[in-house]
Amino acid sequence: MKRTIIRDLLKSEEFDRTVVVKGWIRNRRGSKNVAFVALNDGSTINNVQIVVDFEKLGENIMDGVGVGSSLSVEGQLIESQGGGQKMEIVAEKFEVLGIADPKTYPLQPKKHSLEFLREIAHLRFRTNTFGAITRIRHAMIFSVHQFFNDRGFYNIHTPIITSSDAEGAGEMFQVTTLDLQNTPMNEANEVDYKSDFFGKKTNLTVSGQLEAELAALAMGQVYTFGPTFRAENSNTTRHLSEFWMIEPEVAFNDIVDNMDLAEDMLKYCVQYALDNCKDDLEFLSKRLQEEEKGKKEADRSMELIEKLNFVAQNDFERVTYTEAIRILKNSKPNKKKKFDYVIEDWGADLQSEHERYLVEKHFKKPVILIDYPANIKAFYMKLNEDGKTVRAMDILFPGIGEIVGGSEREADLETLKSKMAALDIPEDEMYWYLDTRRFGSVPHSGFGLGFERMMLFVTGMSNIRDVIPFPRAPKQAEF
RNA sequence: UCCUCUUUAGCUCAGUUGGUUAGAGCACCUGACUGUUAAUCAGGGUGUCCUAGGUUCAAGUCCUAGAAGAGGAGCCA
Repeated sequence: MKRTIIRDLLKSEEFDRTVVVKGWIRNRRGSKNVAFVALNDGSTINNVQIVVDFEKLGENIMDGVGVGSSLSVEGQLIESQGGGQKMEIVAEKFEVLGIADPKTYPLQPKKHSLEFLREIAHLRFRTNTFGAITRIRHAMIFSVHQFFNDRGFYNIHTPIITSSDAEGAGEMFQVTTLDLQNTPMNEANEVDYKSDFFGKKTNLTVSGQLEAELAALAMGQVYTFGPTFRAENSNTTRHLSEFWMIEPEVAFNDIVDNMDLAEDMLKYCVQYALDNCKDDLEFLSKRLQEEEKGKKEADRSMELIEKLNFVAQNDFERVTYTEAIRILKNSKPNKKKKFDYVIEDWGADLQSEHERYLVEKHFKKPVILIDYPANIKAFYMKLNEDGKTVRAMDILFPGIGEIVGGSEREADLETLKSKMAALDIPEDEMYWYLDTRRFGSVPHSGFGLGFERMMLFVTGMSNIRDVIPFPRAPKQAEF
């Protein structure tokens, strides 16, 4: 008989029929004659209760079969005789597929710390929390593709290995097949990359943007959704060395179109989670409230589902950098010098504390900041008519900070070339990028959205290492 | 990379001014119980007190160095 997925079974109203379920034991209770097993197969956060009658199946049938053991059970699906669940399966055939030795199996039916679970990331899928996160992560991936597909975007696979080191998005991981014990050197006593695999120095990508621009300037609307690698020594709750980034790039879009696209997309994905991940979100919401019980009421976060609804239904605040500086200069913490970095003049880079103030205290909603000073932003961003600001946009989310960074791109060849020259970016290595401005250049815009940062927001988790299955961070490449 | 904190049983944590045999809850083991809901009840402690030095009659506790983890900052998505 074919197994029924537990998610489908729990939706069923058809009782008094034989079913087969397979899964892992989450908990077991019972007495001398009967045991109750909570079985989970990953399809849903909910377990199905198996009733094991020892008289019928043999009194030793569950010896040593504890939490974590895997089962195949055939039996009658009936309305539950006890409270607490709608239905249960009275086991008729009970097969243990694999024992989990209770002496060494590290998971218990109780709360484990997230730090401990990070150390056993290979097993943490088996917890309610990580099961929920994993299902939501899938739904979010799916919603991203659906959003863009519905709007006629093409998904572009940009290269993971790149030779350009001009992207300026941080430290890179080098990719090489050279013998590090015996590195070949040239006459100038430099590493001889001519003998390396690609014949030149190569790295893992820090962004697919430049290549996405190439595609956008022919295909119109494109997006990438791939792994991204940054070799920064970042030890924070919102940085990973390996993360997934979504980078749409759209020909003919100006900065306002770009903001509209990013806001629509974030709202779409959040709404998708609300519509499709109800059970998991409810679990995570309860978990979060439980965790914050010890906090003062003022420090507690908004209830998760309420927070997601709020973001999905309300417009983001759109503010220029200049206006943000004005707000910050006049703010209480700035006047009372409560900020570590007091805002004095136009041109200052915004610190996390300033972004948090704007989002969490002043506007109390997601904020899109635009028109930053040119000198604190990347070379490819379009210069405004004022000659001193660029059409950059950062989207700041409560509790997370920057979730999106993007801009209208500089479409004018000469302006772009002079900015590259000022930053010592070699023109000849970037000829392919500049060619798009040489041949039929058009205004275009795009942004990068940190997928795991969106996951933090949607799940309400606070450490980015808990929303990716196998986190990569400095000194952390286990599993 | 910088600042702060933490590291004691499988897990979560307590351990007083340095003092004799290191504690609790859960898990686990043994037993009881005719249907449990984190089942309950009775009994059982399973330990490199992160590592290496040092101070002291005596160190889980104090000092130095290191490691790992957490939170914050920077870099950013």
